[in-house]
Amino acid sequence: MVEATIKNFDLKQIAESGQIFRMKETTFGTTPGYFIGSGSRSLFARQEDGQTFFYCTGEEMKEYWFEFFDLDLDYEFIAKSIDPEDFYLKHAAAAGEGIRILKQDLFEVCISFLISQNNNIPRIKKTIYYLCEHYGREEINAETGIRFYTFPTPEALARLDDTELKAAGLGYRARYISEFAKNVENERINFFDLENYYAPDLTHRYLTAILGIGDKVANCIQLFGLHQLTVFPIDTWINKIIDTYYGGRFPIEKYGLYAGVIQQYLFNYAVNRKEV
DNA sequence: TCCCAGGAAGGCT
DNA sequence: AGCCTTCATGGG
Repeated sequence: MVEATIKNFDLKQIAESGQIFRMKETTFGTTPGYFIGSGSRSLFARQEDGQTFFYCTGEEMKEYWFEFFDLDLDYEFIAKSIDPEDFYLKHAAAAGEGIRILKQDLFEVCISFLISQNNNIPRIKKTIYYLCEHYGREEINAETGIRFYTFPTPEALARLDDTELKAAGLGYRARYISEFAKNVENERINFFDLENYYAPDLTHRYLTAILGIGDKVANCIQLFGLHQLTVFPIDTWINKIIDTYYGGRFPIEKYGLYAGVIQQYLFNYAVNRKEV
């Protein structure tokens, strides 16, 4: 168990912010909290009276979850850098206080956002859990005994036949998932280079060359899987906001290093408050 | 029944 | 470089 006092960190906000699809409200015994699946890992966490409790060892916290939750970045500084005359964004950031940009498992993020295209969040979640339950491994979280399914490996997804892909409800995206998994398995898609060497612009070109990945999905992979906070994914919701409140163009240049964080505040505000 | 959802591919101009 | 249509699926 790791206990900490963390400012600008809210599990509920993160769970509902639309960037992660396998984080759900649940209980450990009678204790309410959130259970997260990330690749083959899992974690139960909860907050009470300003304290955060991570149900894992200090070792696991240091080697994975600390970075996963982006606990080293000062989000208050980012909020303060918002143009004081941009009232819409100020409201969005205030409403999204506690959101962090997670650094999730890269393969899971890629598959998840391939599924996300022309799709809605509840159905994306349903499809991803389906894949885990059918093609992941059943495991038991060490700290809590909670049963869960790991995210399928590239090999497992590469093996699916047409009938299985059809049953998963992937629709026309089935081919993208299948091709992607095969190309990760045979290392034509090189995750090591993506995670260690490429600057954002090269990463973007690399990703958009892959079947099924366009500008928006690439940006989401960069933001949520590679923690490149300079990117600004534009989906249907963000588009509506930009049209309605920013005259067709968002001043991304004002938020250079943290544009992705700003984008997440806007997205969260639109989706959860339906204020667009 | 039509419209929409964290879009992208392929074809056309 | 931009526009247009099509692509499965399920929920409102």
